[in-house]
Amino acid sequence: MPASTTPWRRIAHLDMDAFYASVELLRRPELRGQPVAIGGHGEPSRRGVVTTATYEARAFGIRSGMALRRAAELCPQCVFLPVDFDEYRRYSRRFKAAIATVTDRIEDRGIDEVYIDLSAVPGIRVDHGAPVARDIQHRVLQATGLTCSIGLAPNKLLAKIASDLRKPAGVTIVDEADVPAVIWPLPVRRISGIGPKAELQLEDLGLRTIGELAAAPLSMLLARFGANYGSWLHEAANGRDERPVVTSSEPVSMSRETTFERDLHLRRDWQPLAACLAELCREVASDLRRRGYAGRTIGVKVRYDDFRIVTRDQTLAGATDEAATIRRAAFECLGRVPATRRLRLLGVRVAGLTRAGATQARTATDGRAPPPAGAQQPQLPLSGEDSPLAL
DNA sequence: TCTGGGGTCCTAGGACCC
DNA sequence: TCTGGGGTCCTAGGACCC
Repeated sequence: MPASTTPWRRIAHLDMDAFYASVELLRRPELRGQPVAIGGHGEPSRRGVVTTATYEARAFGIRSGMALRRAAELCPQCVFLPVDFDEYRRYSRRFKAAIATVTDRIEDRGIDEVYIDLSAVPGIRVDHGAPVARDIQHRVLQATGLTCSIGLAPNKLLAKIASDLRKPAGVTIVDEADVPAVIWPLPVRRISGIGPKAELQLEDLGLRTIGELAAAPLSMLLARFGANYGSWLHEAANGRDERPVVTSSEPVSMSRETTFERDLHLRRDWQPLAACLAELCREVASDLRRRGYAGRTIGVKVRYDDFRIVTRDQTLAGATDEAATIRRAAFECLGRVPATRRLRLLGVRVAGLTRAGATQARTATDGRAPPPAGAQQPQLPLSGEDSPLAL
């Protein structure tokens, strides 16, 4: 084990400002200045949640994750628009390409944010990176017409918190020395990795701010959260994080799911349910083929009307990207789901992905056939050089 | 008629192997 | 015969993120 003294680093976290809403405003400039919320089908009478709201809409209390109906109650004059992922992906590619003109040390963190490792940029140690950040903001604006906020720090954890401190269009530097004054007063929820459940448990321990968490005895955190999460909480609260910027990764799973307009009964509404499952299987198969993957583990997910989630899955002898094979396995899984309540959501997932290369067997069976050698180690896409144990 | 869709990672128990 | 350990795979659930 090498000692974990990492060299000096300068990490940026770049976050696009109100991304979906800002993209929509490029197409609908007449809506600028008005409260606008993006989500679902763009009709508050139908099921769906707000994904992004303009700053004008946020002033009415509208937040992402809020039911569209509730948002319409808070702000009757709000303009609702449906999500258009294809368009957002186009802009996502554009802003990431603009960043790539500065460095290729970019970690993709979804459609509207990235980490950037600026450690090797000339002069970065002298000026701490603010000029580079302003340059990146300018390039993103030129390429897309959109603004972004950037946090600069010695690691990803602090950079992420920093990017949120001055929005929109801000640049914020947070160094180790700034942690007590700038980070510790913030609520624990600002740490990426502390969600609603952990927040509740911490509150239960009397810990509301990151500073209180940093001062908490490690033994208390270990007892409450276990060795892994407990020690991570302690490190995070003290601003320590050695995770590298990861510039490439392989997908682990692909899935499709849908929420019904009205809840369906597993037996009484079997026809529409079966049709839906078959369609989801076709969509996942088509996603797999388009991106060049096949998977061995097929699963279904249902959400009951009380919001409980149940999953069932099945691992095949070989990887597949065929709709018919996925469908057979998915129906078997659905058959094992208890028909206790109505369903509001149905989903299909394929995991255990391998690149669907030329040698990949297309003849996945659900029988007892030994798995093809190539399908033995789906978890290790980068392990081309290590030979599997002799069969 | 509150509460989307697409992901990742972790945990934990049982099966099975050495 | 009994005890015990490590390691991997499979399955199910859950927290969290964008």
